[in-house]
Amino acid sequence: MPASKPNSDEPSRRSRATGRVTLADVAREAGVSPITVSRALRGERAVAAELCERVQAAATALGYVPDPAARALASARSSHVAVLIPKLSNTLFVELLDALQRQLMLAGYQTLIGVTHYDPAEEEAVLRSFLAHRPAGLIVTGLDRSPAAAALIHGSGVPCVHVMELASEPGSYSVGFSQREAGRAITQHLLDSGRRRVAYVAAQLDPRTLQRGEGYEAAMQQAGLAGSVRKLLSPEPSSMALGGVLLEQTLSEAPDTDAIFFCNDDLAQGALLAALRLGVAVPERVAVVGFNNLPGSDQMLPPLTTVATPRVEIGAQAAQMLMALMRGQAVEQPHLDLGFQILKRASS
Amino acid sequence: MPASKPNSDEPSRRSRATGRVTLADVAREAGVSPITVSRALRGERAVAAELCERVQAAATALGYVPDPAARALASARSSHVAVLIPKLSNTLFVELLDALQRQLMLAGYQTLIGVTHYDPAEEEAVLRSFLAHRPAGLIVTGLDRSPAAAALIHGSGVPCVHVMELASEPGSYSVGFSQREAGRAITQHLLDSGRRRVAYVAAQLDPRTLQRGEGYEAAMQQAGLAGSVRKLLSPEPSSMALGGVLLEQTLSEAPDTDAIFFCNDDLAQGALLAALRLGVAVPERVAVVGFNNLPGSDQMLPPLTTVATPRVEIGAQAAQMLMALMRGQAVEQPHLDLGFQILKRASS
DNA sequence: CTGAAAGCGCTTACAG
DNA sequence: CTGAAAGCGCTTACAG
Repeated sequence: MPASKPNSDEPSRRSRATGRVTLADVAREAGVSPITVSRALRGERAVAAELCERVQAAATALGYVPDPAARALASARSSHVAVLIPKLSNTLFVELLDALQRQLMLAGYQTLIGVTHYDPAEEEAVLRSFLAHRPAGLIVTGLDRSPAAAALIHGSGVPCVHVMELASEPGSYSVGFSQREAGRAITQHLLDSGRRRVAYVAAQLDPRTLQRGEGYEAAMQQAGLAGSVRKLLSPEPSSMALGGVLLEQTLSEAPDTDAIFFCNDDLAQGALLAALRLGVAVPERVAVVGFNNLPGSDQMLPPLTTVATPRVEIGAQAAQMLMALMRGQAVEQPHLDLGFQILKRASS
Repeated sequence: MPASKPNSDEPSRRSRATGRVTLADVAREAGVSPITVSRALRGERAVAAELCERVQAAATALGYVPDPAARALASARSSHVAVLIPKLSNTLFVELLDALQRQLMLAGYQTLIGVTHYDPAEEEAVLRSFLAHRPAGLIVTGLDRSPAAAALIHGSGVPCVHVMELASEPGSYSVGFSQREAGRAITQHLLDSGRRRVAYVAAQLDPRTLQRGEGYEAAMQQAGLAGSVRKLLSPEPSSMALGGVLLEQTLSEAPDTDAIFFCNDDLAQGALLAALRLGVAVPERVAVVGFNNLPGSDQMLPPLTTVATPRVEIGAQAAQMLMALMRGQAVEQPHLDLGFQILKRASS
């Protein structure tokens, strides 16, 4: 009985007690020191098995839930993982996010989502605000960003994994696939099926979209079709409606086009529907292929040939890699290529 | 000069300093006390204008960024707002989330996203984990939840706004529209255009989907068509592919069906594409309408008649309402009906 | 309008 | 393997 606490039922006048069950409460219940409780609950260092059990029992009995704020303040590291993606309107990123978040939440991390709208200044602002929360880890989309944003990341010392593209510098980490190679492969698929006047039609024009375009050009060049390279690049955001517009534009500017590679499935889906509306025969007059295998592509008329990209796997693996880094473990494969797959359907 | 700090350049051996610029640094720079800096920066209480400026200048000069963890620990309230949504695969919720997050971030709140997968147990678990973070506010989808989840929310004392549906109990807050009334209105639209054998086809079967079905039944009953009520309810998750399957099933079970009201646009889009594939004339043989006006519905063949739902406005208004509650302000309209709109297109 | 003191609930760094 | 002390960076509750 602590004699110094004459009446513990009566809160002191200056009390700011929150009514929470704290580590100290658990310690008292278990008859050990608070530090031991802290260690037992985190599984840190060796705590005698018997004590461990007593602590667990006490924590459960009291319904103890650790306070993340106190933990963050004391350890200078929060349980947050900040995730930066360009846009929520692209199903691709939503699926990536969903996979990331699922893994991270299981391991007790909270996901903080930052949407950059493909804007370097916005990315920088979001990054600055997130870093103030001292996240335990960081996931960012792609490799290209402003020098200031890159410096913020590097200077923070927060473990960071890049997704969707593959980096190569030592000391950096990435999980993705070669956008360029995927663009090359789907173009090659069109060439293999006899198409010659292949166009590349893209919107948004983010780095990955441009890399796919490079792959397209490489395939054309390798096939001796450098002269037939046709690119229609629109800076507007990608959408089904825009896909229809760009199909019409392509066919009016270059009526002999016999295949179109759209940089994203939403454009291709819109193009397929526009073709139906306009009476353009797909794939007879023009083959159409997309990228990403988004929901609905298999339902189109005809079903859309596309590149299946492993964003769910990317999310899961990136989460695993980041968790290893946050635990201070070494990552044997810092740049993880998860590949892609050509999904041949009836539109090509 | 504090004589008790003989050599402030040399960190003590027990130092845990993080290298951060702290309130105390700003206070020293501005020549005021830390409390004054705290108040000036938060705009709390009246701080002399001149001091305020000095503090601001010092903070800017030093690049001071408040530590959210310290703030949360001291004030027992974080800058997080937890948002609970059923699924990320429904574009509806992604758009809602985007709108919410945009507003909240502008006001300095961080959004914590919890996906419940329409599972009460999962909702409860997510809630429990989020509440440990002492969020400043809470946004939850719909009104139905387990008693335990409801008790968690209520017991936490955290301000909470319900979205997508309209509550009525005093002391609760909601922003949405009447799902039932919207279901009734779109059914009435079909009846008004001469359809009689109208079916309601739904998936997922969450509360809002069932409410739309009630509206459908009410309209049928009022038209004296209670005997013609046809409901096809699938517990599977909603998708375009399922929409095609359910269309076929409806037409094979009740070939004289002259209109179908799908509970969500993805189902209706899939049905429209299946109809095209099967040679079912829409709207001649069967009219098709959807719900939510999702991306792509205007691109269908024929374009899909649907109910436009104001999720972006709901997100924005819910954020505003929650921010008022978090500031302790009174909300004059605790249940905000944002309505809906019938979007008549060619599929009906 | 401003401040000195205490405290929020944890973990780190040392010591044994 | 365990613990007493200090401290993380703020804000609350008083007092003036």
